[in-house]
Amino acid sequence: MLTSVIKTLIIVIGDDMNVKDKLYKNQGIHVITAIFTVEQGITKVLLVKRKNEPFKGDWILTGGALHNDEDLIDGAKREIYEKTGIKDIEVEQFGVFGALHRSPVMRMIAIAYIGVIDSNRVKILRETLRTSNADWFAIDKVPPLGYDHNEILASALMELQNKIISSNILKSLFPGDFSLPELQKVYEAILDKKLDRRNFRKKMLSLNLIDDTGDTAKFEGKKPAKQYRFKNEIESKKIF
Amino acid sequence: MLTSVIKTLIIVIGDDMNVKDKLYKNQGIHVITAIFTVEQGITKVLLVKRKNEPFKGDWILTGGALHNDEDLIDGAKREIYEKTGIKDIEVEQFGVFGALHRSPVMRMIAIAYIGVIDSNRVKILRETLRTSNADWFAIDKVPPLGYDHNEILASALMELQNKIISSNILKSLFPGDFSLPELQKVYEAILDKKLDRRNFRKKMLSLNLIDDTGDTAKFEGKKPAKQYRFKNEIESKKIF
DNA sequence: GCAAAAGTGTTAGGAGTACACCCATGC
DNA sequence: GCATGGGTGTACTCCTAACACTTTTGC
Repeated sequence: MLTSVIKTLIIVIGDDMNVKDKLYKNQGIHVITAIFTVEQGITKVLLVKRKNEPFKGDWILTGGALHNDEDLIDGAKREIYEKTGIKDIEVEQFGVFGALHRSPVMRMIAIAYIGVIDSNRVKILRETLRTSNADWFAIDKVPPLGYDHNEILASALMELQNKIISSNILKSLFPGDFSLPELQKVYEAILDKKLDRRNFRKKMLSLNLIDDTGDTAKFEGKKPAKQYRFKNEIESKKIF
Repeated sequence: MLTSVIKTLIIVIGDDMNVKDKLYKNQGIHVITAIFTVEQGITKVLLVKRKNEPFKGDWILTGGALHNDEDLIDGAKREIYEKTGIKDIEVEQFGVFGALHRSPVMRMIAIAYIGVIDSNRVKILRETLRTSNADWFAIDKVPPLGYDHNEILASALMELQNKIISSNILKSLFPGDFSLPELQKVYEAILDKKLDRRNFRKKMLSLNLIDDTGDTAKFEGKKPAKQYRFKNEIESKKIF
């Protein structure tokens, strides 16, 4: 133990920052991701139950400590994989949380990410998640979370609203074919307001982001709806 | 030295993050601020010359290592004060830089801030800054900087353009009275494009952010210009 | 045939943009 | 009196928001 500590000290000597100064000691970095989905018009977030102290038994967002050999975003993805088994998820950074005592143990700064998962993957993942103590919570039914994760989640939700009107995060929610009413339902769930069907269609079609597949399929209504899919390369455009 | 190290280890035992695991050791947090001003239509950034290794002799943005007893934003302000003598500056966080080897010595994550200073304070500060090895650089004449600060600065400039069209950062640039042509010049410098005089005036007046002082004063032209000032409480509004 | 959701066009108001002439002052 | 920048109004375009009826299907 002590030899590794001494090695540490040797590595650090020479930096402008003096490791002996306790002003700087024992800082760490959390990478935290709020993973959202929309099912049946309900916006949901993925939470994990903590198995260890601190906050043992509490629900928290997915995340953990950054490793020294990985970039931030890779750390966020690794934590998601380790805690929930989810792979191949795209995440976008949206904030930093560094309040003095956000971790009761040592000084931790949290770099916060947003991810989204389409509802088909939600169904497939449901069993996997159950065994790893993870579950989806409707965003208006989230319990008090460990650490400052309620604060991070509130901020993530605001940011999700911003991102969905100006980025390609949507494509992650609809990797396959979809109808415009379906897409509109997701917008309405996330933005928490009703939109006009005609104006929504007009705007989506005018943005040149989606292709008509020629197919139709039933969604909620009785009349089959035209199917669309996102173009392969979509630019990030402001929608509302 | 060793006793302090042992104390550290004891403090950390019990966290979910095991300090003995070198995956997590020796992480630190930089707080970096890009401080801008506009003088005579030129956007400038404040740089400081490093006195120590690494990057000794290189120019960098103001900043340094976060202390354990301060919030992020306070750390950013403290670093500004220590490195340049500037007090009473408002800063806004805009990004995170965490590439693996951005510091050659140990794993450092940088939390990046933007600040602005009005040109009157620039004049007052000029001597102070000189003695502390700090100077203003026109943004198109910035030398290669230490660390990843060129990257941070490029990102800060983009963010400055976003902020100036949607936030009250302007008030920091014009704490006192100003004329609309003066204000317009600053916009044009930061956004790097010409604006129409009539439309600019129309928009600024319609936003209800500024008051007519009733005074006039000369700026660049021969005809005295009406003076305005920002209202005490201004909301963050989108301008362009 | 009727309930339920999908599809479609038009119009009015607001915001943005483009543009030209007169005004006050210094020299 | 003329050069320099400051101040003002109008018209066109585009985007947004509001709004109602017809179509397809399941039952």
